[in-house]
Amino acid sequence: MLRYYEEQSLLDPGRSDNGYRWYGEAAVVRVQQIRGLLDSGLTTEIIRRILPFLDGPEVIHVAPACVTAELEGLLRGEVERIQARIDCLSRNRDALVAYLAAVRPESL
Amino acid sequence: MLRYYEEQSLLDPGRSDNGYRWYGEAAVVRVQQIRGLLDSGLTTEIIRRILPFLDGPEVIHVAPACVTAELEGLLRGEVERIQARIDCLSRNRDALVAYLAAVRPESL
DNA sequence: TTGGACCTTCACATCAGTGTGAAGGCAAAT
DNA sequence: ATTTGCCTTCACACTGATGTGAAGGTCCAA
Repeated sequence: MLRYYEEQSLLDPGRSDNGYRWYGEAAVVRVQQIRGLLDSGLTTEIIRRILPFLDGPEVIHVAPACVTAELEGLLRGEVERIQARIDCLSRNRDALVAYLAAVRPESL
Repeated sequence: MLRYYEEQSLLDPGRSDNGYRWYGEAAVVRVQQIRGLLDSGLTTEIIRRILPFLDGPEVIHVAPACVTAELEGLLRGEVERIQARIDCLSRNRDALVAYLAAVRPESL
């Protein structure tokens, strides 16, 4: 799995002299993030594209100057798709908890 | 795709005399729901299991009496997994919009 | 009544993400 | 020095969701 993420340019663990990969603490966090997004329906291709922008505005990995209008559009489009997923999941979660509450009112 | 959903017991379109499938208006809504959930990382197996409980508490498809503790546990577990996805997606959406706002403050 | 446009089933192919196992290198312990 | 264990690469297999295409049935319109 880690090799696959690396092949997909989602990860870039350093190498020791002997050729062994080196995963730092940041890689662990990154892998958790990747797995969460994959499990939420994003593809590695999309993740690769938005990954440089996912660490919050305080840590800007890509110079604002080189953010083309096209890239910005891609980003906004992806935000929309993510929002659509959130809406879908929220709706269905609500239905589920409502059902549970209706069927077993005592256990809140 | 529709045949696959049917094979997975997510859909049960009626048949005309000639054997043709019949998709009503409800099927359209159901397919949208299924596609949304699939796109959000649920599997057909999970969807099949929770589908009878997804239509809100006002339309109860399964008698409360036959909701075993085990089933209830499954449902609650699935709610948790869905919530985890929502959290993950929300986090990353926030990071994305924060980045966009930081890089292009004029376009709100 | 013969096309054409749809439907059926069935069998495969595809793609993404993941797992597995062989063949061999490196390193620390026995 | 040899064993043990983890690492490397490479190749292959698997699963889930989807697409495709053949072989044939049904219906409607020219």
